[in-house]
Amino acid sequence: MTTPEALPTAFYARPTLEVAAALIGKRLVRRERSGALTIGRIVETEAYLADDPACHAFRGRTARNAVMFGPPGVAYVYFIYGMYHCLNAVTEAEGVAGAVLLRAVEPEAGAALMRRRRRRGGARTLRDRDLCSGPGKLCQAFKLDRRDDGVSLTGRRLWIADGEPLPTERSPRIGLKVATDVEWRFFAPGSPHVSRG
DNA sequence: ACTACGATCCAA
DNA sequence: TGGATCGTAGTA
Repeated sequence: MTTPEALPTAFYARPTLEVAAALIGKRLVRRERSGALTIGRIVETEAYLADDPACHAFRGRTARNAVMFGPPGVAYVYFIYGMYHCLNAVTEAEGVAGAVLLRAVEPEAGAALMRRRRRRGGARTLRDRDLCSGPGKLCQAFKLDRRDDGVSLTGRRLWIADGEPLPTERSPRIGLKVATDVEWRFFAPGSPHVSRG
């Protein structure tokens, strides 16, 4: 089976809001050393900017957020709530903090494998649309954790490939207590795979 | 050293 | 709606 080709680094070396919108419809691809493949169509993203109080990099560089200040086209993966991980794509020029949180994808390949990983992660009842409909769920389904922090998104294990554009709408971001006024969440309206309609 | 909390998820 | 669960960051 031929696998879709990675988007170039230049795709990410742009304003974060542009990248967040452009990622809707693209494909997240994960290939294990074993050859196991999981692919999902991106249906929900959020932008996090350097001068944004909700952004991990807002108060400057730390050990956790260091990757956000590095070159674009790299995965920023962090641990949250003592149990989950979240995957971001680093944006902007090197030295400028910025990232796009991948909040939800629609499974396209490897759904059975995703289901096993999600069960291992604690999920009991699992509908198809619950496999990757949230940032923590997505990381379970794609087996992503802090080992993937700083890994290239144009590599041979993990990458984002092109995809047909999808109708896109925007809304305030989810789960925040600050900066709730800006609409920096992008999603494919009507998709059953988004974390919220 | 101590403390509070978070870009979440699940079951009730 | 509340509990799980712990690394991170801010404060002392």
